Amino acid sequence: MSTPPPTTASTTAPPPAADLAHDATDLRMATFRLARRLRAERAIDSMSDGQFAVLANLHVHGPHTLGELAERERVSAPSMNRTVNHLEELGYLTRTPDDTDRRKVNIALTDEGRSVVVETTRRRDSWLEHALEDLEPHQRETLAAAATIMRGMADR
Amino acid sequence: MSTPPPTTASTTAPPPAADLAHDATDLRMATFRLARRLRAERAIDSMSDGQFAVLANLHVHGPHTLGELAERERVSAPSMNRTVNHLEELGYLTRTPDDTDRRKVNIALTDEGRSVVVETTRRRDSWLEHALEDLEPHQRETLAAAATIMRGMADR
DNA sequence: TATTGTTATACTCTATAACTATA
DNA sequence: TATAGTTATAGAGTATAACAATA
Repeated sequence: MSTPPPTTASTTAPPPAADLAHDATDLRMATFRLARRLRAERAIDSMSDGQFAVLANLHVHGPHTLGELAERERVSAPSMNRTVNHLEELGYLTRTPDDTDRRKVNIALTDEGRSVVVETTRRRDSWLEHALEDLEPHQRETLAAAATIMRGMADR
Repeated sequence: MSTPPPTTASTTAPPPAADLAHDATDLRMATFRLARRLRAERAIDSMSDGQFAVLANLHVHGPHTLGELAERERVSAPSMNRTVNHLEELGYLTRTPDDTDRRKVNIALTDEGRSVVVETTRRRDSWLEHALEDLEPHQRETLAAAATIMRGMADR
């Protein structure tokens, strides 16, 4: 079990034994920094993170109602409505009234919206791939394992 | 444009052997989700991420000029100026003209601003600590190692 | 009456362009 | 002339409150 620590540790390599607080701080900073760096990679500069998040949600999870989108992005319904309006004007998604419940609207990606998601995603993944290429195999394995754990944490 | 690989990440886990693309996608999603979850934890609900980022920068790296802050946060100088104005009105930082170059202003945290940083940071770390507690030791070790690698990637 | 979406209103954050003060 | 900061202006994203349409 006692695998030697990835000795690439540059400056600080304290015994990680029970130092939860240190680990938490370290992971927080690392997560924020990497997320920020990744976010800078985008297909359309004029598209905000919030806009892209909506398109990405529709891409991954299929059509949503307005309320579902708002809840998923944890913003208010009016705020989401505004964002959806904008994306609709840009031609990235469509609104169609729900057949069974006329109060609802089904929001779905257009082909153009889908291509924005695909292209932006590819840019970010491409940046990440290049970064991963520069790592040693055991570091990549560490990151792959970490990704699974992190997703589990975020969903808790 | 070459045809993109079928990035339709299917639900089942593929062999991670040399699948850089898959690892990249996975790490991207995990990083964004965890960052988003962490960002929701804050000491003052009315404080935006951008505002907090400025305070955090001053806390970690000491006083900055306006231009330095704008560059560090990758926003325009007028945008940073506005944010700094607001934070100054709230009493979280101070502006003082530079002695040697009167065009510059030195922006520094007040005690109150520092406490906002400390408290928000503590909330986020606390959330993370609880999440880490629910993991197995080897998972925590993986995350600790991953944090170091991720920071290195973000700084590349 | 409850739910879903939308509009009204207001505030923050963002940008570019133009301006002031200093080097 | 160049640089640092600020102001002017405009657009996008956020929220709460109020409203309309539908269930």
